[in-house]
Amino acid sequence: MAQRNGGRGEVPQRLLAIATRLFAERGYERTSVQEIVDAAGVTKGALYHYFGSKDDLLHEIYGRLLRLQQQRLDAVAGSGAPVAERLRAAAADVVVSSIENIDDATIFFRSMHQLGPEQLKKVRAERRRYHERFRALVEEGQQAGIFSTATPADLVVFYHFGAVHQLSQWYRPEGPMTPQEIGDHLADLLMRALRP
Amino acid sequence: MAQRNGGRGEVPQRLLAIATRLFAERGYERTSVQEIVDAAGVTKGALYHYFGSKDDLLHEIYGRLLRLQQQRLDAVAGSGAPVAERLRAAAADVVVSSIENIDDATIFFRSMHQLGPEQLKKVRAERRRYHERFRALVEEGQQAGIFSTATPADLVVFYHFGAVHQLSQWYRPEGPMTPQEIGDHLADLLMRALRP
DNA sequence: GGCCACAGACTAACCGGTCGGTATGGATGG
DNA sequence: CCATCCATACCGACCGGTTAGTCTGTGGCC
Repeated sequence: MAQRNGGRGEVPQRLLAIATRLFAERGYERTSVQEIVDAAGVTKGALYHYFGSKDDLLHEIYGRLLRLQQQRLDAVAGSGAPVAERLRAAAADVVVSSIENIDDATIFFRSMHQLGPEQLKKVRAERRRYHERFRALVEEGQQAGIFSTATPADLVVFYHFGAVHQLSQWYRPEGPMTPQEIGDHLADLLMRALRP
Repeated sequence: MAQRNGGRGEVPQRLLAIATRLFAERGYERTSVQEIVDAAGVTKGALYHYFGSKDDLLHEIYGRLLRLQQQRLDAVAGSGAPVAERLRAAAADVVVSSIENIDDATIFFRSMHQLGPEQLKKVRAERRRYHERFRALVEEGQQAGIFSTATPADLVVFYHFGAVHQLSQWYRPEGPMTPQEIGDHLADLLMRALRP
């Protein structure tokens, strides 16, 4: 039976950290439970003591990233700043936080379709909430006449998130730009595209 | 032993078409060779008569999409039109052709990391050529003073391709827009972002 | 007769998950 | 202060099922 674990305990945390690294490196399906427990220096008994299934590990990783990004978006979008500033900050922040958790992000966008139906539903629902929160910013600016209405807000959001979701395909830590610089540039592209 | 097959013969073509559909629906790792041959109405003997391995199927699908898009980009980029028109056409075309071959595109961007090292290298090299061809258009416009130089051309290309690569995550054929309309909108966003 | 295009049974490896057992340490009670 | 007890944490052998890939056979066409 799966036990509650809120990140408590050293072993489950180590298992999760190692699983994250291995999933990001080799992919979910190509990483066996045996490899995870070997790398963590425990056995399968330990893993199944803390997690209900291999899918649970994935779900745990997803939850971590979703909670973090939703929280950061809430903070940025809820400030009293003008909408253009809020959108720019949110657009840059989602890039930075995706880079800072690049392993989580890699797994997320590569392996989401591996989840079971009910877990997939939950993840998609949370993802949609995030999308809608972001889209509301765009629409607010459009209605205020600050942003162009040439493109539907939905498409604008997909356009920006597309780049974010693909970050792990081309971002290299040893590259010349810092995460913040990349975030600023991509946010700048978005704001430029929205100029009336 | 793997035979040469350039799409010739009815059976190998059917196998490839069915494999494409199944890989797009359920993912590469979750689709067994047995399921493919069952759906095609043949047996494993036939599959391994034409293809060297399961990975070969993937590689074949990749090659098909890469060749098609490279060819279409060459046609668009090589016209004598002004650079802004060429870039807009290329940006819209890559969206349209990705939607028209949405199964190939889905598999491509979801399962690329499943390829063996040497095949991955080949695919990446072709992909880079495509990226560079596209980037050259952006740089040409920047040097001509038509496009903003605020953002490095590389980032601009990644930004646009990010959206393209994620198309399969949100594109629905039953949606209100035609592929061409979506392509026009996304190309428009790119061109707007590049205004000086 | 021989070769091409498959059939289909087979194998060896591996996989996620289970289960009975054990070590440890803190609480309890005498 | 010690004996008992029990929950928690973890071990590791094991299982049923699945997988990619192989190999021998065979029917039909040249």
